Amino acid sequence: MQAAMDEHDDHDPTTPVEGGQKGVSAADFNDEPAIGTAPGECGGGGRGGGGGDSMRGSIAERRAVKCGFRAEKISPVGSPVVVVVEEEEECPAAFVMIPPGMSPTALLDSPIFLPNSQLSPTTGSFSLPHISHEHSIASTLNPVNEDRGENAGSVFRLKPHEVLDSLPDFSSLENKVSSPCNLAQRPDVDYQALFTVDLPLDFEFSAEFSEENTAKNCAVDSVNDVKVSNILIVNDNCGNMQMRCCSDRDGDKSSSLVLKEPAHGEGSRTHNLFEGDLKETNPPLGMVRTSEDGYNWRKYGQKQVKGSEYPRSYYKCTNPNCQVKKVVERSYDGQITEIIYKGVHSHPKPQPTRRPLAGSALPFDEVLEKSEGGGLVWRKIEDTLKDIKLGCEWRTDCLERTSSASGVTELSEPLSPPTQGKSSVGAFESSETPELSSTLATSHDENDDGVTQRSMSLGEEAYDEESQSKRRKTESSILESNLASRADREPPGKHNHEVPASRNNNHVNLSSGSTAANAQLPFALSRNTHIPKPETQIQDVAPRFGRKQPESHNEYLLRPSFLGSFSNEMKFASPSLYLMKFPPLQNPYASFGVTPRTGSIDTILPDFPMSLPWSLPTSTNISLAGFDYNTNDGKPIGPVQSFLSGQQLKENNMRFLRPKLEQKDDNLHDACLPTVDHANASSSSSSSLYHQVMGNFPS
DNA sequence: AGCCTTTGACCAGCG
DNA sequence: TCGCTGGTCAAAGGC
Ligand SMILES: [Zn+2]
Repeated sequence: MQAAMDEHDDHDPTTPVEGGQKGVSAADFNDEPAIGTAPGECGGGGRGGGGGDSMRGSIAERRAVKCGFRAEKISPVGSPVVVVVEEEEECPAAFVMIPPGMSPTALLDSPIFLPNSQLSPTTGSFSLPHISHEHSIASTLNPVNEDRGENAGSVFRLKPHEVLDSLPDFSSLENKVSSPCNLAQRPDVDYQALFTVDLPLDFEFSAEFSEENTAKNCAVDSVNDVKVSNILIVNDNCGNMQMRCCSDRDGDKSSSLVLKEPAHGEGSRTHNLFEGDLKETNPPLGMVRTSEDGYNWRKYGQKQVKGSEYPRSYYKCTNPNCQVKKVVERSYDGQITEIIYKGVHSHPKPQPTRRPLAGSALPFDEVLEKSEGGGLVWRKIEDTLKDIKLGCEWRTDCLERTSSASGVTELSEPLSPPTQGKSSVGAFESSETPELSSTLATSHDENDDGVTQRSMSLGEEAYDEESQSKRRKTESSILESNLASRADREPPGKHNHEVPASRNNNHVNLSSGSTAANAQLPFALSRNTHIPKPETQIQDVAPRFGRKQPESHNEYLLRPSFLGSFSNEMKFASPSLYLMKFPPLQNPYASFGVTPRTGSIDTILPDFPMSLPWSLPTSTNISLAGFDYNTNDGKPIGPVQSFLSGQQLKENNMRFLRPKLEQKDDNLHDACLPTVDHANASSSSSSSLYHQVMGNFPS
C-alpha cells in the first residue's frame, strides 16, 4: 500500500514543497493541497475500510467516466458541443462538461449550483410557473421522481434517444443540474439515469468558483436530508475535467460532486486548470489561481488507490466543527485529475483575504496575465476587475486578454441590481434583503480579496476569526497594504454589512432549523447563489435564496455566468452526481470572454461570481453566455429565465455550438446556439434571448 | 508556536 | 478467516 503511494510524492514538479504551507492550504480544488504546491501525493497507506464506501462508489463511477463512459464526447475546443444522455444504472450521476476556461473552483461556485427555489423539491425540476415544456428534460426527469414521490427523490431517467439527438439548451442544463442536486439531497433518491449536456459556451471564467459553493448549492436541501454528499472533480483521460455531485443511492444520503479534469489531455497540460494552481510556475494565461475554494484544508493522508491512476490526497476541512473532507487525485505533473468532496461545510469560508501569502494558499482569484514585458504575471482578480472596468475583453483562448473599450461594470462595486445599488459579481440576488448585500459582499470578497468580506454568517465568523486570527496576523500586514486602497475594507474588524445571504444559503443548515450544522451535507450553497434582485424574472425563478428559505430544497440554479462559462461542454447526469469536464487546451482559468455584441458595452465579466452585470451602464446590453441583460432595468432578459427556469428548455433538440466558433456575428448565434424547440410561447421568449445572448459570445 | 504535509501503520468493510 | 482495499490515524518534520 504505501509503497505505491510514495512513488509519486515528489513527482510534482511544481511543487513547492510542502510542509507546511503555513496556514492554509486553502485548497480549493485547484490548490487543493497547498496551493501552489502540488503536494506530493503519496502517502498514506492504508487499509481499508473505513469510510471509504462512499468514496469507492464514486470512484467507480469516476472510473467509468474516465474511461469514456458514456458516449459523451469531449469535443475539442471549438468543436461542436454534443449533448449526450445516457442512462447509467450503476452510476447515477450528472455530468457537467466544464469548459476549458472554467476552473473547477469556479465551476463549483458557478451558478449552476445555485439553489433554485424553482426547482421542485419533489421533482427536481424547475417549476417556473409559466414554463412548461413537453419535451423538457425536466419532464423527462420528472416522471421518475413522481413515481417515487417526494421522498423518493428524483430519479432522472433520460433516455439516450431523448437527448442524444437533441442538444439541450441551458434551461435543460439547469434542470439537469438542479435536479441532480435535489436528488442528491434525498437519501432515497435513486439516481439511475445519467444524462449529459454539453454546453458550448464560449466565455471563460476567471473568477473563482469554489467547489464548496457548488457543493453547497447542491446540498442545500441535503442539509436536511442528506448526511453526506460528495463532490467529485475528476479529470478524465480524455482530457476533460469533470465534476460530479454524487449522492448515495443507497440511502446513504450522501451525495457527491465530482470534478474531473483530464490529466493527460494534451491540451490539458498546457491549459490545465489545476496546473496553474498546482504549479505556480507558468500557469496559462488567464488562468485564475483560485487556489482556494475558500476553505482551509489539512491533508491527512495520501494513498495510491488501486483504481486510481494517481495518488490520492485526503484532506479535511480545518474547521474543528466541520467534517468536510475532500479527496484529491493528482497526476504526477501536479494536475488535479479528480477531486471528491464529502460533506458540507458547516461554517462559512474563512475570510479570503487571509490567504494571500505567497507560497501558501493562493489568494483568491488571481489571474495569470501577460506582463507588459511579455512575461506571465499573476494578478489578482481585483486588479483584473479594474481592468475590466476599463473595458477588457477576455479571450476565451485564455491566452490573451485584451482591453477593449468599454466601460463597464465595476466588479468591485458593481453589478448590483438597480435597487441595491450594489452589484454582485456573479451572484444573483433574489431579494433586496440583506442577503443581497451579503451576496454582494461575497462576490466582492472573491474578487476583491475581501473587500467586502465574505460573510461569515450566523456567528460563525467567530470561528474564522479565531482560527485564522493567527494567519491574519501574519498576513495582515500584507493584506492591509493591499486593502488599504479600499475604503470599504475594514481591519481584521466588523462587517459593514449584513450576513451575506450567500452564506446563509450556503449553509442552509445554519439558518434553517432543519439542518444539522454538523451534518455532512454534501453540497453547500455557493456563495454566489444569490440571484440578482432584479427581478421579476429572476425572482420568479429563484426568489428565495438566502435565508428566507433556507429550508428550500437543494435547488440549483444554473448560473448564467456559470453556464456561460462553459465553453465546451457541460454534462449533467444524474441528479446526485455532477460531472464536469474541463476540456484541455483551453485555459480553464481563462476569464470570460464576453464580447459585446452590439457594440454596446457589454461588459466583461471576468469573474465567475461575476455574475450578472446588473449594474451595467444603462442601456447597455450585456451579453454573457446565455444571458442577456438589459441594463436599463437591470433585468435579465429571457435567457436568464430560460436558464434559471430550466423549464423552458425542454427542448429536445438543442444544439450547441461552441460559441467561440460560432459567435462570429449576431447571426451566428442562431446557428450556433442550441436549437430550442419552443413548445410554448414562454419558453420561446427565453430562448430567443438565449440566442441573443449566445450570439454575444466572442468568437 | 502553530499549522500543514508526509508517510507508515492501522482500521474496517468486502469478497 | 484471510487478504485486499481505501480511508484514516498520528508521529515526524518543515515552513
Ligand atoms: Zn469546513
